[in-house]
Amino acid sequence: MKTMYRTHTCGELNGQHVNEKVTLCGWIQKIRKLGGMTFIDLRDRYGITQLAFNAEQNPDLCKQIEPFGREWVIQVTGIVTERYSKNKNIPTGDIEILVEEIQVLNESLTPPFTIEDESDGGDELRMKYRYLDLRRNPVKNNLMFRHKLGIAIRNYMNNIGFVEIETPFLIGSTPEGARDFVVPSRLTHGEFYALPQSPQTFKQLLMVAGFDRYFQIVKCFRDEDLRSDRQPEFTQVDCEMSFVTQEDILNTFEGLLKYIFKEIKGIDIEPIERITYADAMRFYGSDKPDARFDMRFVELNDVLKHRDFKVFNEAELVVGIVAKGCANYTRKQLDGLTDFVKRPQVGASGLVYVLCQEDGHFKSSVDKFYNQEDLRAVAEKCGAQAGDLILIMAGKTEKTQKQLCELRLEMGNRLGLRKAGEYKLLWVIDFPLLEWDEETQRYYAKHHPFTAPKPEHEAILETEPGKVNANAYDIVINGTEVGGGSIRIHDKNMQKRMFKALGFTEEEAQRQFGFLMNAFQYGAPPHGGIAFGFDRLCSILCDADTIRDFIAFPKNNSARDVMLNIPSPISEAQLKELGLK
RNA sequence: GGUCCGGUAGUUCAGUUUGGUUAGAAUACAUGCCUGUCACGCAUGGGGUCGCGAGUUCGAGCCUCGUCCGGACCGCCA
Repeated sequence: MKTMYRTHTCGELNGQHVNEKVTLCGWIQKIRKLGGMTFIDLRDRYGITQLAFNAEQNPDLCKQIEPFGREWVIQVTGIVTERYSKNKNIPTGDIEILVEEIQVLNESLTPPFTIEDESDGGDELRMKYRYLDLRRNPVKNNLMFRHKLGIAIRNYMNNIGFVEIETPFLIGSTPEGARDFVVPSRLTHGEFYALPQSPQTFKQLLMVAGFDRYFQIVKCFRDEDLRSDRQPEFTQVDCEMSFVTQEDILNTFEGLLKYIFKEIKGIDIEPIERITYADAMRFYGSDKPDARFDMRFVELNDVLKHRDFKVFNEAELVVGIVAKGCANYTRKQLDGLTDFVKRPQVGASGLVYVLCQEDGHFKSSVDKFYNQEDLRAVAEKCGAQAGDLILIMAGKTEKTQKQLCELRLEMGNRLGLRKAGEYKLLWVIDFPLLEWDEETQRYYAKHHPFTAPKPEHEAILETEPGKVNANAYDIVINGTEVGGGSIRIHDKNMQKRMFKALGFTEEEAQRQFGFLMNAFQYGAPPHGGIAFGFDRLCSILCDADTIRDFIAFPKNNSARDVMLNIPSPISEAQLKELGLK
């Protein structure tokens, strides 16, 4: 009858424990047989401790460990001994266990890849055996990091009076926003639940209920295609407050971010700069600019549209960026940049360059159309100096901004301006309330349909919907949107007007969101909030380029779990029971 | 829905440019030697449906077409 499995973990023994009798449990990381001596590295989540076996002193034990292999689970009892030759690389490197007794708790097959920091396993294989992958330090540390971040957030939010409240996962489907995951109802055939894309309406109802500071670290679900930073189920830090202005919210969560960076990374971040959506688009061509480097857009319509160059003359926008010190780019490099913007993913038809040469002359790909004076005017407007390279694109405003944004980021990469370990946070504010969609010929909510128009724009909601701005904001870190929120509508009539602007009939609005508008009739306080992408926050804080590394059991590119091999069919009986057959 | 890249030993990859004898390396695994290793070392050995299917050819890992799987991206993600 076993009374105790272990007295210590594999990460805690050191010189102070010498001569103590200890019992350890763990996995065999590595066996090194040197003839008379055998060493086993025993691993658990806390570290590695070396076990030593001497054939002369203890031949029976050495015989017993003969068949042992990697990843077997064993329990050993022995004496902590100072090492003959110490290992400075690990915390337990001063000691080893002189084993007296050993017991196999479980054998293991040879794992399909090495359980080491630099594993030989590929992504797919590691996902298929994720439980083995999770034994590796890098992945384990990522999950530990996630845990730490979660604790930090909960501590901070608790300290400033936020209450964590759970909201349901089985809710109703709504047409707005992302595609819903749906769950068939067994009790009412032909009817469905949906999994929440976010707890949006529930947190608003909690405001009506008087929980004026709510938060929740919560799973959300969206049935859309995946990316390295997008999973069908992901985690949000969802927050909402009552009786607050946008200013209150930005300040409150700037405090949270400041705390996180200090607590988790030991970094004191600068006060977070703010930029309007309009300026973000104008200067960076993106609503989530990487502000670690400047390289702002300069509009060049007025200095480049007076000559005979059709491409510019017919363009809605002619816009350039300055790449400092790149005037020495070779023809090959310039062609490389042109190829970059011509890739289907960027989709530009071309790229114009102006080299500001050291001797004061300008050389461009449009010398046929523009003289030195013209090009000097361009350089002046861009603030380019001798030695700089100006890159210019032209076309429809939105498309061109997007394309130049891609080029700007690419140049940032090439010039090493997007440094890992450097963090630039940015509030993007004053988002438009609505966005026109050509395909369906209607307005969509840019943020979501519960976002309030700016009070000064309320009057033109019906007449000029496209010009209405909202007190909506995103928090952007190094070019990644890690959170967003808004001041919400808390008035039934305003909410009705909003649904109307989105093309809902009154019946549709009532059927889908009647519960919310009803609630607004019972003293809904003014409120607003924000939600952070928890997985993204983890990956950004660790300079990782994928959120998968921070999720214990993520889905692959096709939304499959290759370990469980799901999604998978269900039985005829189940289908029948759910009324799907 | 689209574009691009990849699929060869348990694993990570080379080999495909220019089709040609028995498809290699590293690592992992097994066996032997080795008393201070900690990326131990040395020696030996086993291990291959070259993703799958069709086609071209005297001959296909290599060329063509299709298909499946994986990855990155565009569309999509209020």
